[in-house]
Amino acid sequence: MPRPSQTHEKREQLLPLVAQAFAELGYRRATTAVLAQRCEVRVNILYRLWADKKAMFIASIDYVYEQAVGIWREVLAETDDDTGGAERLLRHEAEHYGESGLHRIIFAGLSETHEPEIRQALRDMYGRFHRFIRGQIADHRDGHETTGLLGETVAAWAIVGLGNVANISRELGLQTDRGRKKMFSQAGRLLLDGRG
Amino acid sequence: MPRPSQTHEKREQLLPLVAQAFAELGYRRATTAVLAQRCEVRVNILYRLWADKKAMFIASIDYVYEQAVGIWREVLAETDDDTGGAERLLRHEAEHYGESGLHRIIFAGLSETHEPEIRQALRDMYGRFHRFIRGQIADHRDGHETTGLLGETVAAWAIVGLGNVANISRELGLQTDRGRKKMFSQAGRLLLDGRG
DNA sequence: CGATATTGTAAGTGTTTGCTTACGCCTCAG
DNA sequence: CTGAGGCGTAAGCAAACACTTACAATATCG
Repeated sequence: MPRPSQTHEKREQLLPLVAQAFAELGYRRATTAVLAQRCEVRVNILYRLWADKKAMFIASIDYVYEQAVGIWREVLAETDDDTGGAERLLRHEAEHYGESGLHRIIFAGLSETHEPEIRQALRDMYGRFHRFIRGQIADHRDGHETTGLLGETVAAWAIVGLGNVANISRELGLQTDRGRKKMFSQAGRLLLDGRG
Repeated sequence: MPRPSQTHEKREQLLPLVAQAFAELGYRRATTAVLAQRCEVRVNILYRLWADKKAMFIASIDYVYEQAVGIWREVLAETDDDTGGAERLLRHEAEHYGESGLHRIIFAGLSETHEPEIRQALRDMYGRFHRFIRGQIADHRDGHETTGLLGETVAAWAIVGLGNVANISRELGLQTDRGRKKMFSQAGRLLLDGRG
């Protein structure tokens, strides 16, 4: 009998490194050679774990999203009677924005590939992302007066937009860290419950 | 004496086609071969007009931005006593969002290249973009009560964010046209003057 | 005309990149 | 032990790409 395959474990071991490379470099610049180098293996080993580069990227999309959501759930789990979960999330993003690499991978997938499968993966992930935020807004508003407020769906999209612009401005150095924090907290608050 | 060079005219003639190709396809997919084909010339003719592909892209960034601003100025120039300029702009974008290709070219430049010169061009352009919107917000609020409203800088970034998310959702088919229109008008209005 | 620079056409070059093949070593159940 | 499969290493292929070179045709203006 042959030795048992460790494909699954190896995949789990290398995926964080692969995802990190895609988030940092984008799709094209993360060449298979670079991916392999970062994983400290040879290219063809990656090809034994995934069918092609496209599959590596799709796995990375899911991985990065799950990582981000994991952190958000931790923030939500912190017991804090003063501030609600949604507010804590906003504050957390204002401080740690961009660290997950989520938006970088979205941008890369959107503009560097036109592969139907990648677009579908992005669509799915973005849908979950939006649903998560909308759920937080709903929880936040639960029991409060909501007349005159933005609909939850609209508010969730607008908050995702804040994240996008924060990402771009960070990458280009358009805002100071202070400015970006201010934008997140003030505009986020306004969208969340109508208070400037 | 030789015949006079028509380089300048030719550049102006081909730039719209080149920019259109970059906006549609992104940076890499708009290969020099494709660009030439769309211009109905041979590749090396493009290289007589611009030093390299990078220069073609930078010229396209400026061109697309100028085109977009030109349209916005037309919208602003329409005499309409009922609604202010900023409101008309928001409504216009809600209807015609994405047609200019501005955001597509920004995304392409951001995630497909790491060239310092391209990033600088994007930085400059984004700065002008933000300044333009901030100016419109200032005009809109001029003479009105502004206590309790978002600062102009923050509001302008948040509105740019609306544009970003509208672009992504359009590209992935995440929102209906109706939903996107609603998002633009409602969230835009809220950011503009605090009214839901 | 005629000298001269511009324009159009065509073929090619060197590099990068995704992906494959070939092959020998190692591991572990029977 | 043994041998069937997993594993690591290395070399290389075909395609795509940005960019170049060579050259003939053409238009301008003294």
